[in-house]
This record gives sequence, C-alpha cells and structure tokens, in this order.
Amino acid sequence: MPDSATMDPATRRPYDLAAVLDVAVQEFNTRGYDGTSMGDLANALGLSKSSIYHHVPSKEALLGLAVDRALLTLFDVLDEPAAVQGPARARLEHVLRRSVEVLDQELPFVTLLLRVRGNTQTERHALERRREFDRQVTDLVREAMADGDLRDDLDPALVTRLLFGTVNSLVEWYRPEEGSARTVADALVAMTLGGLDTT
Amino acid sequence: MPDSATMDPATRRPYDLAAVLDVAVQEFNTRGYDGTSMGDLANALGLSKSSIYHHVPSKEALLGLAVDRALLTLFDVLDEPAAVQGPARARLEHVLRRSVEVLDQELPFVTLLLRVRGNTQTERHALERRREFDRQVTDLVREAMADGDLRDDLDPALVTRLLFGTVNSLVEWYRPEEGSARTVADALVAMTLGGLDTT
DNA sequence: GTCTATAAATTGATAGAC
DNA sequence: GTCTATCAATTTATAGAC
Repeated sequence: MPDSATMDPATRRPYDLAAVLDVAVQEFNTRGYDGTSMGDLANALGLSKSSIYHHVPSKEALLGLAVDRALLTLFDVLDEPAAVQGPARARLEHVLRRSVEVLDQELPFVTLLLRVRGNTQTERHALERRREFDRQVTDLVREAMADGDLRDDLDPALVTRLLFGTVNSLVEWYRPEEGSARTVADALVAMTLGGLDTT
Repeated sequence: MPDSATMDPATRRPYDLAAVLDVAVQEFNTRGYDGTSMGDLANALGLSKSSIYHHVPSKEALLGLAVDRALLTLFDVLDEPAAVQGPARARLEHVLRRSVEVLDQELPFVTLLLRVRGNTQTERHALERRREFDRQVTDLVREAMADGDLRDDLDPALVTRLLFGTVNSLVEWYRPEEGSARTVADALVAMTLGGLDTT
C-alpha cells in the first residue's frame, strides 16, 4: 500500500492539519528543526511547498503546535490524583513512570520538545515551561527527602536533574514496542530510586 | 577588557584555528549547528564571513574538528589502566566518573557531539563512533553482572543506555565550577550504581 | 590574517489559478 | 486542498585586494 507521500494527490485522502503536523514532527526529529526546510517537508508530504501554507501560517507554527501538545501531556501528569495525594516518594515514582508512558505514547512530540534550543519566542516559551515542570518535581524530591524516604545527603535540584536527565535521554534511542515502556520504566525506577531509597 | 569580537581587528591578536573553533562551537551549542549561519559566526568572532574561510574550508569542517576532539577524549578514557584492569564493576565506575570529568573539561565539544543528528557524512561518522563507545561500555556492564557485582535481572544494553543517558543529559544544564564535577559524579554514581549494586 | 564584493544556491513565504 | 510561478531575503562559498 503506497503512503500519502507517493500517492496521487487527486485520489488519496487530502491532508488535514493533524496529518501535516505528524509528518512535519517526524521530519523535524530526523533532520532537526533548523535542518528541515519547507522543501524537505513538501517532499515528505508529497505536496508542494505552498500547499503547506494552507494548513499552517509558518514553519514556526508547526513547531509551536508540536511542543504545546507535548507540554500539555506532560503537565497533565502532575495533576493526576496519584501525583497530588499520598507520600511524596510514591508520588515521585508515579510521575517518573507516567513520564515514561507519555514519552512512549507521544514520542515524536516529546522528542521535539526536548531538542528545542531557544532560537525563537516559541522555543523560549517551551524552555520556560520545562523549567516549571522541573521545579514542581524538585519540590516532590525535597519532600520525599524530608519524609526520610530518600537519602537527603544529595541536593534535591541535582537529584531531579539526574532523574529527568535519565528519563529524557530515552528519546535518543527508545522506540515503542509492545510492553517496552513498562520494561524501561521498571529498569529506570530500579536503577535510580533504588540508589536513593533509604529502606 | 574588550573581547576579541569587539576589539579592533588591527590591534588584537589575530585568530588562529583553535580560537575560531572555540567561538564556533559555542555558537553551535547556543543556536544549534543548522541554526547558526556563517554570518552568525562572523558576528560572534568580529570577523567578516570570508575571513573564516581562511581558517577552515567549510562550516561542516568546523563541526568535524569539534566532534573529533570530543570523541578522541572520550575514547581515551576506555584505554586508561583503570578502565582495562581489575573487576568490571570498578572499571565501569571509573569510566562513568571519568566521563563526567571529560564532560566537565570539554563541555562545549562534548555537547556538540551529543547533539549531532546525522544530516551529513561528518555527523553520521560521529554517530557510529558513539555507538562503538556504547558497545564497549555494554561489555563492561555485562561482565559486572556475570561477576555477580551488579543485579543481573536487567538487560545490560538497557542499563548502559540508562547510565550514559544520565551522564549525557548533564550537557543540558551542567556548567563547570570549582569541585562541581566531583559533586555531580558522586551523586550520579550513588543514584545509578547504588540501585544496581548487589551488595 | 583580514577585507570588500559578489556569485550561486537555497530558504521561508505569497499571489492567484483550478 | 492543491497547484505553478515567483519573490525577497538569506546562506555557503569564492575572487582578489591589502
């Protein structure tokens, strides 16, 4: 079965914004946002360059839509019941495991988010939202230390950066498969929290 | 004291390749390689665009020089005596700690190496060398598990990716300060190997 | 080692037809 | 929703003077 990029534009289902975005995000992740031209996108879509502008006003708007989706999904995790009630140690593990799941389910969008550099206003906003996520997790780590559940001889901000450094590094190699998110989350939690737990 | 970029080109010390490379790598890390034009580099250097071509034949050559330097420094670690003799568990910790030190000492070059996407031959070669580094560390992890020093219910390749995912994530936030590399390495080893050690 | 001037190609984006 | 044609700006790189 031929894909959208090679099918006759007259017979295949026309693109909508979501489909254009999916292809664009994939290209951005392959070649980098700055390394991907509108011509590259047009090739990948099997469209002319100008047709892309029917769906989106600019290249940067594509980036904005993608990172907003990733940020929305990640911040939703922090509002889940298991992330706001119970001992901090358990809430931290929940946030870690759910972050791996989000990464599994929204891999291209999260990947793009984590590679943003700050060249445009869109990118700088994304970086600020990531810092806010980080602050909220740091509070969780600090609380778990105060509870005596995590060793408290390490700086909570440092521990948070190491923890989510490990999680975020998954985008460099992880590819979703049946059950693989669970395997990775188990190993990640065992390795990291296993070294931090006091019990 | 004015910096090289703003000083009169006639009175300041002329650039040599190493000085041009330092500035270029810094710019590449700030804006991304593809996001940095030769005009951006010229501005940062306080030179005309064409002057850069006296030092280097192309933009890609600058990238190649930078990633080669990072790769050379990293691979040297694998050949150090403490990385080739003794129990695998100790050799693994040595490679982890020395990798953090290399990152501390060669931060801009390692950062650039870790952000390479594979758009050019230069970049694809760098990616292949990184995979080779990964393979050698995986052997170390496997051996330490076989020795009974690390828990062996986790896949050695997965553990290696998580370990160096944590190390590599440092480039996203780490900035060298007096003694900071040691602090970070201690926390990283405590958190990761602490969760993997059998004793 | 650095400059000005410029070439040749590519880029993000628009106009207007179907 | 997609196309062809086109533009203005930018990009990498070169020629040749000082």
